Amino acid sequence: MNQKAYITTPIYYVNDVPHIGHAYTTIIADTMARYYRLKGYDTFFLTGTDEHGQKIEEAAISRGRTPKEYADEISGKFKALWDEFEISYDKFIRTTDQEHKIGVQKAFSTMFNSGDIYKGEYEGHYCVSCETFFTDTQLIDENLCPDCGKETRIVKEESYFFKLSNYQEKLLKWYSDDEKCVLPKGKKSEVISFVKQGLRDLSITRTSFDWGVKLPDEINDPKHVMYVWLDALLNYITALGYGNDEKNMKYWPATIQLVGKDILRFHAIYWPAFLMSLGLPLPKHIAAHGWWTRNGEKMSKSKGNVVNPKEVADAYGLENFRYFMLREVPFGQDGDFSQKALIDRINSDLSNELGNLLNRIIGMSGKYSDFNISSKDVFDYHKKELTSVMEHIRLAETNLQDMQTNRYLEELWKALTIANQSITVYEPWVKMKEGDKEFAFATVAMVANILAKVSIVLHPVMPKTTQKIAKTLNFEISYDTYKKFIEDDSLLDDFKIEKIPPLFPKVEGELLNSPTPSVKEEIKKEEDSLITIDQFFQTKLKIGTILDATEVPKSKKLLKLRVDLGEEKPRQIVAGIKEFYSAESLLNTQVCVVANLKPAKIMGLVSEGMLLAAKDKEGLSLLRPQDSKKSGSSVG
RNA sequence: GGCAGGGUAGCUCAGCCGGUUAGAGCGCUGGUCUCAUAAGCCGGAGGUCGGGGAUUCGAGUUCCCCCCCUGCUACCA
Repeated sequence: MNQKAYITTPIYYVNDVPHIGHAYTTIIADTMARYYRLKGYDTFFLTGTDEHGQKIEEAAISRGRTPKEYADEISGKFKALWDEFEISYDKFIRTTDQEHKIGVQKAFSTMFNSGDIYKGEYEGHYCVSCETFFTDTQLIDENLCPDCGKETRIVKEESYFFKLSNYQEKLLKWYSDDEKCVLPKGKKSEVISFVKQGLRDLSITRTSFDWGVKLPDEINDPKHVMYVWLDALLNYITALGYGNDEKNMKYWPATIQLVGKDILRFHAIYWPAFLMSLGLPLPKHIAAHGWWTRNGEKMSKSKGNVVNPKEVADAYGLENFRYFMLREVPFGQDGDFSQKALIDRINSDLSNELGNLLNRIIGMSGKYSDFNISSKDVFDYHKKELTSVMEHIRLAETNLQDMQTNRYLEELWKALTIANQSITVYEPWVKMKEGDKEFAFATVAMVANILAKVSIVLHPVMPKTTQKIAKTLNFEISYDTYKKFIEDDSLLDDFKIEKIPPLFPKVEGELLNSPTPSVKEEIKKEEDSLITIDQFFQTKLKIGTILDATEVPKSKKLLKLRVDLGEEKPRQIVAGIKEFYSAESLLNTQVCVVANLKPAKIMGLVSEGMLLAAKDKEGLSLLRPQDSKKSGSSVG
């Protein structure tokens, strides 16, 4: 087989443990990899972890660990989960791997030598005490630091730059020449419009921290480490041996590079630009998927509603969970996880329509023919049904190749519906009574053949379950049987069906404790986050009287307020409350203000404080004293 | 503010170049078979197709205006 496929997931940043989003990306990628293997492609499937950068360095230090120790731990968690999920990766790359670092340096040299990298100066407003650069628009009153309010100065820091600006036209050409280079379409348009606005050269090295890949020796500039994104993106080729033993570079260019929608820009703009600079071909598809919400709400650690993929898989079955994620959501869209939806899918799609179908033919063949099934008359009696089934299967495959996993599964289930319908329409039990055994046997055999074909094409999603179905039908799923039953559309050889217990037992009720699987952890965190009274009083709260309120032009949410806090002059506070309060209604009313907040610049206006307010689904309410208090009264 | 994509049955959505009674799945509901995991199958109810205007013999489908949602982007104070 000459055809090759290369599937990648992003390498996951080790600042967080695996959650459902990681699992989703990885499972889609795994499904695609398994699909290409099934079709006989020489397939390489890559995943791994991204371990460099300032954030990791800091996280490690705060835990009293070295960055490497810390990265080892989290990286290990990812790998362990994927192993437990039986993810069929061919390589698990870590950006701390020696080969990776060598490959990155090699790539840097190549880009440097081709003139795409130059040393320059990053010039900006620098706050010495915060050790941070700010852009013009972040600054307060022209030159004050938005974090600490101190004066900033203009400082130049050395940096190497990548001439991204040179690639603007080439990128646009790629987008327009290759229709499916970025999926889904909607996301592609966003990328194009971003590029059309103009690309700036990219600062690709840092001198402010250490935890990263050093520049190549010949450049001899040890202060610099590479910016994490350059380092990270190159993993897709260093994993194939780029810059080292390049025998696996035969897999390049990638067939599908899966990413979450948040990191699409890096993959659809920077990454192809780097590749062009390296003189390498561009990936066939960059595919961005959406997020998972939980019962309609965004998942977040603070809400404690993060779905732990392992707990779900343990409770409901790994392959059921895989089916659910791929079936429930159109690719690219956000999806909602709820136990109800998952249970519905399992009971309705899997138990009733798939599992039960197998049981139906086990039952009939047992009663009518001592479990013997023969395809010999199937074409004579049921050509029409089989033709229709094959149409659905072909469509299913097309959808899968376009990453439309939900439509792919929908089409397969249409084939199952044909099988279920046929049984009621042709009523084999009636045919048996009438003595038309041949017809009855043919109907049972047709259904067996439909099950065989569907289980093969479903195999990438549910590897083990479909293999069990295949076994009862006396074959094994492989490239050979894919070719025989799908490509060549042959029928099953005569066989004796093997009786097995139901594949998908019904789920009677929720198997995970509400409200969330990780609730215990959250409670612990809350305890950890208790503060002392002294800490509380670090926040100075005061009662203020609103002297003046005006709408901020061109802003949906902002009102500009002048608030008397009993100080020499009133404060200017910009608050996002326009949707809930009109400017007039606020005049001369009192509010509770955080008085010692660092000033911030919001839409070009300095805001010297924050109003306290409570917000829920109904809207937002300002916190106010019950009776009028003197401006500047303290709250506590 | 700019750009893009949306607003169609209770829910999730499909409806291509304008053309007979607007579709699917889920949910709800009535019926029915018995091979099967009380599964399957058949039928039914349910829609001012965001609002208004225009073009047309005819518009969910084209054009204009407005409202609302989502995403990207911006700060032009």
